[in-house]
Amino acid sequence: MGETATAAGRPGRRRGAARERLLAAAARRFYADGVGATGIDTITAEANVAKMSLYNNFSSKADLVMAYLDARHAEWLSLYRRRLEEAEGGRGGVLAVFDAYADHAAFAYENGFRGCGLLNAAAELPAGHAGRAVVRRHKEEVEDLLAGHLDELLPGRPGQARAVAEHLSFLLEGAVARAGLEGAGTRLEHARSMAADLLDRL
Amino acid sequence: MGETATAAGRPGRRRGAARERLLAAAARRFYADGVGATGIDTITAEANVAKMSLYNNFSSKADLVMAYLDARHAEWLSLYRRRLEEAEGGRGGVLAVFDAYADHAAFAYENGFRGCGLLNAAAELPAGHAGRAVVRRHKEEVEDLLAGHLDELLPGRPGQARAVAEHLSFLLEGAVARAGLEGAGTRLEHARSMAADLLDRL
DNA sequence: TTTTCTAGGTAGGTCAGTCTACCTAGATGA
DNA sequence: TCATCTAGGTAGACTGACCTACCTAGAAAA
Repeated sequence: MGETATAAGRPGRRRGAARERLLAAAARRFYADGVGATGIDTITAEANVAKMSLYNNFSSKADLVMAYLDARHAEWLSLYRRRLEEAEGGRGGVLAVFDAYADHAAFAYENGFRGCGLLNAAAELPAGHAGRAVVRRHKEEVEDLLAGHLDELLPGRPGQARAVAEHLSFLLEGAVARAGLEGAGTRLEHARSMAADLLDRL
Repeated sequence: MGETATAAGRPGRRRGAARERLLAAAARRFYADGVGATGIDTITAEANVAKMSLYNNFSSKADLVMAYLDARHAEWLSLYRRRLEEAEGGRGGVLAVFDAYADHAAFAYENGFRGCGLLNAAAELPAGHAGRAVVRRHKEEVEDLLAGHLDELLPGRPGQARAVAEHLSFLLEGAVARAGLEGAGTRLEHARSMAADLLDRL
C-alpha cells in the first residue's frame, strides 16, 4: 500500500476509531452485497483495521450484524427527525416519514438502491434470529409514528387513524421494495403522492 | 437409512425423477433457510439424490437458483389462475390476486411464512444477477394483472386504472413483507379488505 | 506503563464443483 | 421374447477456495 508507518499518515489510530470504521464498512458492504456474502476479512480490509480489532469491539460477526441493524434503524430515525423539523401538522408528519425513506434511498450506495436494508437483512437471517425481531420492531415503530400523525388529523377517531396508518405503512413498504428492485426512487415518489391524495380524501 | 437396494424400495430411481426431487427440495430449503445459507449437500441429501445428479440436471447452483425462481413464479401463477376461475368481474379479478398471495402464504413452510420467496431471494442476490430481473418482472406482471382487472372496472380511464393498480400492488407487497416478519397472514387479510374498500370508493 | 492498535498467521470447518466407478430402467432390434 | 444398449441414476472421495474465530508479537498512543 505504500503507506508510511507514521501515525500522521494513518487515519485510523485514534482511540475508539476502529469500532466506528468497522461499523461504517460493515454498513456499506452488508447493504451493497448482503450479510452472508460479506466476510470478516472484507470488512476489516475496507475499514483499514486489523482483524483482531473486530473481535475486540464485537464478540462475533453475529454481534456486528446486530449492531448494523441497530445503526441502520437509528440512521433512518435521524433522517426522519430532520424532516420532521421542517414539517407542519399531521399531514406534514406523515409525509416526513415518506421523505425520510426517500432520503435513505438517495444515499450513494455502491450498487445503487436495493430496498430497505433492514428487510433485506431479515430475508437472510434464520427463523428465530433476534435480528428479525429488530426489523419487525422498526416497521412497527414506523407505523406507530404514522398513527401518531394521523391522530392529529383525525381527532377522536383513533380506530380510523390506526387503519390508515397500516394502509400507509403497506404503501410505503411496497414502494420501497419495488424501488429496490428497480434501483430508482420513482416508485417512492409515486407512493408519496398516493399518500398525499389519501390524506386529502380523509 | 435402512432402505433396501432394490429398485422398488427406492423412490428416486424413476427416470427424470432426480430433477423434480431436486427442485422440490431446493424450493423448501431456499425458502425456509435462504439461498446463501443452503448448501449443495443439504439439497441433495434432502432430495435423496446423488450429488452428481444435481450437476447432471443443472449446470451450477446458480442455475438451480434460477430454476427455483421460475418455478416459484409459475406456482404463484397457478394459484392465481385457480382463484380467477371462481372470480367474477374486475373486482373479483383484483381480489383473486390478493387471494393467490394469501394461498401462497398459507402453505405449510417449515419455518412459517417468511414473505415473498422471490423478493427474499432478490435481497440476497448480487447487484447485476439475472435472478433480480426475474423477480422484478414477476412484480411487474402482478401489477399488469391488476391493471387488466381495473380496466374492466374503469372503462375508458386507463390512466386511473394504472395508477390504482400501482397503489394496490404496493399495498399487497407491503402487506406480504410485514406478514413475513410476523409469520402470520393477518396483515394480508387487512390488505385484502383495504383493497376491497378502495374498489368500492372508485 | 498500560491499553489499544497493528500485520499477519493458524485451526478447523464448509463451500461449490469434479471425478471415478458402478448400477438400472426402459427403449430398441433381432 | 430375449439380449443389448444407453441415458441417467448411484455412492462417496477429493480439490481448492473461503469462512469464522482466535492467537502472537510488536508498535503506538494515552
